[in-house]
Formats: sequence, structure tokens, C-alpha cells
Amino acid sequence: MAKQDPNYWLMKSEPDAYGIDHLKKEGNTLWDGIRNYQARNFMRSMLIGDKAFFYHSNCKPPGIVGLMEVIETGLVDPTQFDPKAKYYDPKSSPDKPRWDCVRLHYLGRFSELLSLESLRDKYSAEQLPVLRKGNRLSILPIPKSTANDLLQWLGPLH
DNA sequence: GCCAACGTTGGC
DNA sequence: GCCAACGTTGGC
Repeated sequence: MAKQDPNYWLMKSEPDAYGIDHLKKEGNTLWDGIRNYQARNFMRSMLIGDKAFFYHSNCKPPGIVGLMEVIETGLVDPTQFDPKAKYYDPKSSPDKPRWDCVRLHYLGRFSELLSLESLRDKYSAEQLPVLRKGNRLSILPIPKSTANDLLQWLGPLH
């Protein structure tokens, strides 16, 4: 049977906290610290082989900078149990963890940042949910047609 | 700094 | 279950 088509996602991170260069250096990373149920549920629906656009948020200019691949799913987020961690959740416990995450592998960066502004010029909020006004979700699905178009537009990875 | 658009919390 | 108050995200 042919390998299933990957699904595509957009995952935000602030470059000061964890940017594409951090990921490039590490090769892969646990996408931990997600404390929003909707974002968590999107992560739960990810499959190995899915691809995710790395989006730099809360910076100038915000936009898509690279591409990642899901290499592990259903992992418990270790930061929820550590009282000293920023993402500690006192309502969670190891026998009943509330937050989980996936592991992502670095595939590459694009030759230039694809800014939010230029994304707005080209796509509607339906084609690219990150464009929805006031959107705060840090993990979003991207329709396959938009994803393919983006990949074509962004060109080869570096 | 401002503010839109949510999500969360807690009183009732 | 309702809702007010508050917190967070993230663009501008």
C-alpha cells in the first residue's frame, strides 16, 4: 500500500525562546509547554510523517521560516511535573498526565522568511487559519492544497 | 503600550 | 450553567 499523504501543520514559537536556529542546532526537539487544550488536541491528532511549518511569532517580522517532520507522537510533556518549570501544572500528575507533546525533526529552513504580511496578500483565513484575526492558537492545521502551494512558493530547503 | 480575541477561574 | 473578572497571545 502506498504511504499515506502527510498532514500539514503550522507551529508557532517565539524566536527568543526557541527559534528555527535552535532546532537546526539540535536536529530535533520535544515540542513541550503547550497549555491550551485545542492546541494539545491538534498535537494528539498528529501522525508520524506529518509535516509542520515553523512559524516565528511575537517578533519582527512574524512569519514562516522552516519545515519540520513529526518523528514521535503521544509523548508525555515532562515540564508539567516540575514545580520549578515555567509550564508546571499542579493539577497534573504522572499517573494522570494532562499534557503531552510530539517530537519534531528539523528538515530545513527556507531561503527567506515568508512574512505574515505577504501571507495575508496571498491567502484567506480559510486557506491559512493563522491569518484569522486575533488568532492565538500556537498549533494549527494547514489544508493540503495550501501546504503544497506554500512549499512551491518557498522553494528548496536549506 | 494598546487592544482584539479568546481561554480560565470562581462565585453564585 | 451563567457570567464577570482576569490572564494570555500576539499583531500592530
